[in-house]
Amino acid sequence: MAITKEKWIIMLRAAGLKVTPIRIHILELLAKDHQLLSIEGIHSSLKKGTADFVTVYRCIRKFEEVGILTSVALGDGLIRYELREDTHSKDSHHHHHLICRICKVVELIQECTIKQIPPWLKKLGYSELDHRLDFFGVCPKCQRAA
Amino acid sequence: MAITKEKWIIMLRAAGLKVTPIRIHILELLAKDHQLLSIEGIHSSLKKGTADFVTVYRCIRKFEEVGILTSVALGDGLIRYELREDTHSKDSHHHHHLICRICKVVELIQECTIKQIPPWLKKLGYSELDHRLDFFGVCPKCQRAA
DNA sequence: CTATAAATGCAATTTATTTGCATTTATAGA
DNA sequence: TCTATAAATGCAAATAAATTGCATTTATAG
Repeated sequence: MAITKEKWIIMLRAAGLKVTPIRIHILELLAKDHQLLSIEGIHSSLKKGTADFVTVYRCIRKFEEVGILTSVALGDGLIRYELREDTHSKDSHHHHHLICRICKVVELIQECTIKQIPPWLKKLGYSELDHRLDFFGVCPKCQRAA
Repeated sequence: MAITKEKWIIMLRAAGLKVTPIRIHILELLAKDHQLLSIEGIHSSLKKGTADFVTVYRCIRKFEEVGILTSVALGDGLIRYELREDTHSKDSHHHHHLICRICKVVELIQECTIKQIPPWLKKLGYSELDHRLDFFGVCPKCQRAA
């Protein structure tokens, strides 16, 4: 645990942000099983009274600004957040998702089919390239329920 | 124009929805350049007074429910919508995006590197499979501005 | 043409997000 | 270790976003 905590501290410092208990908690929460969480989900998962709703909003906004987090929409009107893992570096936990359109369950997919930046993409002159690949479908459980 | 309008009518009917002028307008709007639009963007792009805000909300929700639309988060807290194109059928306008993290400009990418459903994905038993692949980066313009 | 279920607009409500400000906390430098 | 200061936090209040109820209109099956 302490070893990963160290990681968050380095990450926050690198982003020019102060290291606070709340921020560490939020990052630990998101790192756990690479969860996708909404603001509401983050707030309620923190131990009761740990952080004000406003503070969660502000932390998330800041994290997203500096690129620690990315956001996803799963089609229920909520924005969810997850830790951003560098897609084109070897030692990251970069992964994809398989998401059930009905129940929103998320399965992690470790295999990445896009190992390198495609040449046609390089030509466009964008920097700090990254990608996100998600599969959507209806999970076996929801198929049976239908 | 009439020829594409026909397409929306078929699409709405297939989804069990009534065909109304507002719905056609919204679909035409989203089809134009395969735009990504927020609720606010959709409402303001419709000719003034064409539709109430509430109606836009209700249409979008319905469209998403029946799978006509999908939603995307670009990291500014807004949810944007686009027409859903079947990824694994030949005659769709399926495409990917290259999105600037700073200014949110969206470039369409016609090439799809994921031509078929990967075998390991098939094994998981999900139906109605689909995928979404987006690249993120900083566009040349924003690089110069930085 | 008519009946009916769905869609729409408007007003009002509820929920989500942001802002202002006083207080606390992290951290760079003495 | 202590201190100054800039950032982070909590609370109250304000603003904005999304939903609901209901009366009215509209699309469509028969």
